[in-house]
Amino acid sequence: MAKELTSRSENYSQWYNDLVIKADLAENSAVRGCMVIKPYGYAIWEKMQAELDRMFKETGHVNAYFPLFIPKSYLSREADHVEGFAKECAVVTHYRLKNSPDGKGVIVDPEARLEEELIVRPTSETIIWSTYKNWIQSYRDLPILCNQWANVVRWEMRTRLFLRTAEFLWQEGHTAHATETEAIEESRRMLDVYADFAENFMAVPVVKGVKSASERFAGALETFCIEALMQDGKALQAGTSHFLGQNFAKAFDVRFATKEGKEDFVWATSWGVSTRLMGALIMTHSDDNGLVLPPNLAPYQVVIVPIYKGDEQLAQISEKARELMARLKALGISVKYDDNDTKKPGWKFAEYELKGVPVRLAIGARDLENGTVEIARRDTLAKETVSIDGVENYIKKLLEDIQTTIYQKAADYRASVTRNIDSYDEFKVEIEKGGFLLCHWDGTPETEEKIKEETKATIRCIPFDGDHTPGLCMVTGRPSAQRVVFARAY
RNA sequence: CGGGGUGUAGCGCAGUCCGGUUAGCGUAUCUGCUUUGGGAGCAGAGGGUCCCAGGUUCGAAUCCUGGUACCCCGACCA
Repeated sequence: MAKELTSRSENYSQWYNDLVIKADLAENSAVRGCMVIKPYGYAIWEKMQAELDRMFKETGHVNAYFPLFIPKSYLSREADHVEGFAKECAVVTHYRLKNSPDGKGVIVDPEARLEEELIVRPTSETIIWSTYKNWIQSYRDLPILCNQWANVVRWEMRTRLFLRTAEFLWQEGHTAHATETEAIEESRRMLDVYADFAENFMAVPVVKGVKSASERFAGALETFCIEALMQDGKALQAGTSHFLGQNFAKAFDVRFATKEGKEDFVWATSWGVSTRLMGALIMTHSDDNGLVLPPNLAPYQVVIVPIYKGDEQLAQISEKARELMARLKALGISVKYDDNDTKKPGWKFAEYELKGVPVRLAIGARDLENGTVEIARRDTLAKETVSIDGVENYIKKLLEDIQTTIYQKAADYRASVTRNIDSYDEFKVEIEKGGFLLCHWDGTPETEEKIKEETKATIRCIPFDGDHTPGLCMVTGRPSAQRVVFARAY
């Protein structure tokens, strides 16, 4: 076995890491904490990008691009914001190198120190709001609904492929509005877009909600989020949408003339999802045989493997395969025909399972004779042999079925590990088992902190949906408006 | 920054304690033949500054000193 994976149940972290590398998604780079996204991994990311971009445009947004470097003084304009990011910033201090006096290599030219250091963006609120100041004078200039696809850098101490890397790819939407109501609506709308994408494209069920004050984005008034649950029972924040109030408008002095002829500060939102979604996708569906990709995001949905002896037979099979490919493509199904002669069929079967291709077709001599094709679905690994005539319609339905089946499987798992917990003693026992624990909380940061200290569990969100019955805090016994979602998180 | 560990072929490792043939195994690669419905078999081949520098010794992957890189656990992670 060339590419044996560790088992999921044995060591989940190692299984995840092995899988990312062996399925050719990504690898660690020579630069500490940075990641190389390999072509297959990038192809999945591109599918995600394409769908998200379409959804952003359908909700009235446009793309733009802002600078990688942020003057240090910009970052410090908003007090909470700089405090939140200061500890993980990469800083540019010089703009030139020169030959080393000892003749070995180059050194940073001490003469070339920048007057003001530049921060490599950890997020772009500050550079964008300094720009928006020039774009906005009147209510007629609003709203501004911009999105940017970019890379950002956060100098994390410890990193993990896709889940937390020093540099990552993402999109960040930054909008400016004339009223508070409109801005809140926008941030909620984009959260809905994220949830829609997660559930209908990634097949990852998510909980929508609002963050507690201590988990809130640095500089935001409210942070809305979608929280997913991984197969090892740990939570993963999959996307966030922030209502920024007038904080950044005030910090960058962005005022506008209202319809009523008065002057007011602009209301803002920002929202983002990153390559971390790749981690969510992998950790939600994959099994010990490798990736399981949802048909809606698979770089190719179907792979055809010929099984043959000799060139003549291959030619006959290839003809059948190409006919079938044309019919599949006509239905909008992406398909790869793997007639690579240097790998054996068994090797290809294992390889495409590792890579998560939703449907695999095999055509051999037997099928030529009987007019059939063998269909194997990745999610259940079930195989069946059916007539090749009209099989394209069957496959189209099968792909839809796989999409809903893997969503349902993930949703069932989540339901099985989500439970109400009412006593803190019970909580301490249950948190070790993983999953979402729905508990009453008195709403104070102190209680939240105590729970985090003692159990490593955090409030993932205060959910919008579900049970809103009031109760008593499991720790302090004080009143609680509704249950909140606790979990250990990535 | 604190604690622990590891640097030997593209990758994964053994050998180091107790110095001694030509440094070995798995896998990958290349060649040939046979194979092809679940990661093929056999035969052969190529591939090494044993992390770096210095020291001890007749002799160092192995012992000593210094350096360095990476990994894990913590601190950090809107």
